[in-house]
Amino acid sequence: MIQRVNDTVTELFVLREGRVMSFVILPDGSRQILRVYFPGDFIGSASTIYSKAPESLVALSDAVVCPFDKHALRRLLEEYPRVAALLFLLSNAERVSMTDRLAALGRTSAKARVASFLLDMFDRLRITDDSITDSFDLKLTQEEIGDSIGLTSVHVNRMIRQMEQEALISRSNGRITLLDLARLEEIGHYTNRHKDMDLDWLPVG
Amino acid sequence: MIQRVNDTVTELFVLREGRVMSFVILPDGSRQILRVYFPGDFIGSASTIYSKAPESLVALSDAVVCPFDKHALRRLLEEYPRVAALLFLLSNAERVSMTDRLAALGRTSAKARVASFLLDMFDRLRITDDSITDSFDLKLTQEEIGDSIGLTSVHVNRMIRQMEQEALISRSNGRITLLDLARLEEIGHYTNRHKDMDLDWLPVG
DNA sequence: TTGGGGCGTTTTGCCATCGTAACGACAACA
DNA sequence: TGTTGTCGTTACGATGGCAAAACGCCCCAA
Repeated sequence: MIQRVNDTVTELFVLREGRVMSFVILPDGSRQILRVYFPGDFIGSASTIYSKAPESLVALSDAVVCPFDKHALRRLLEEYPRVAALLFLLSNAERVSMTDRLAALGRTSAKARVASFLLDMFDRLRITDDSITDSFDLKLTQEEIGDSIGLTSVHVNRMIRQMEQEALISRSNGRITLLDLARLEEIGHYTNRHKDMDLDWLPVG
Repeated sequence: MIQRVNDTVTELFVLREGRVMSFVILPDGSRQILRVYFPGDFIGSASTIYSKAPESLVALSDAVVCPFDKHALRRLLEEYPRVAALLFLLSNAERVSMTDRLAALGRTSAKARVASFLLDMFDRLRITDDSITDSFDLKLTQEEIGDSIGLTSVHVNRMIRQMEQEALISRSNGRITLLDLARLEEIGHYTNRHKDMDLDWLPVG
């Protein structure tokens, strides 16, 4: 557990190794996972505006994070405009990815959500891990998947087994292989946001 | 219509008057409204990273927007670190507000979503309009509300009438009055994110 | 003044999707 | 051997979607 809701926060993190997730717990005990973070991700920008954390952070596995003080941001922004711009972009990229999931939760079926979730995890992992071609180790329980996309673990299981039967994916001891990317993208109404970014206008240095 | 999905974008906007919404249309024709913007809001930051717009923008009423070129951001960030920091924060604030809605769509009932949606609109409108005490003019159709929180207009109607019967809200010609804020907040699991921001660490000037 | 037409709201009946609860199988671990 | 956690599976039922129609209201034209 890295951070709890309502903790006073003075630090942000960069994730070096492992996996971390951010989430909230609702009064009835149910959990909504807001985002799963992979190595290289910048964590906790939500707390830049609030002195009390609006979301909790826990490591999903052994993880290494580099904390740095929130007040150090100030000097960073003052002295390195390019870094400031990059942080701004990163935050916007996360915002867009969040709107995709919002649309998924609001307007698509359980199957579409599972498909797009798997594709998104797949594409994000591939950014930093070239060894991934079509199969990957999600390291999430079906309950965690459900809490990410607004389903129960039971229904996630239904969908996964169904997609396995239809030869869209296959599994062996926790490892998932995406067998038919084209159909998965169609089912999940998925668009890859992790390419085609436009960074030309950034300040240099 | 200010901007369409996949339009090439070179401009961002500040909303001066009126209301604007951002949304996406899914392949099956259904719509997910991503955010409703009010005067003073900064619009289109999603397109800072993408050369093609990931979302559409339309005015919900007559509106006045101030466009400025995306490339002007560069100079802004280089010369005014405080502005850069504020943009960064704004973006993070929007991100947090989006996570709240994500949790609502993923894990709460239709009634809770309507309640929290109304409260959020209420609190956001009050930031810039001091004349609002307990009633406000939403200027959204029930279908638009539904498309914001992942419900059909029919079901939004059911919930609104139910809440009216329970004396939680009342309506007269499009104007909504929140009669019992405390219970609405409880039903909607709502926390006001528009106060208690921590801006102390910002660069000056 | 009357009679459309359009838009948003209200209402209804039906039913699919998805949640709830519960239990068994299995593996990892103490 | 008990314990704990994850996955698999089922029966049942509620939430909320879908389709369709009527209603109220405003605007406009005849």
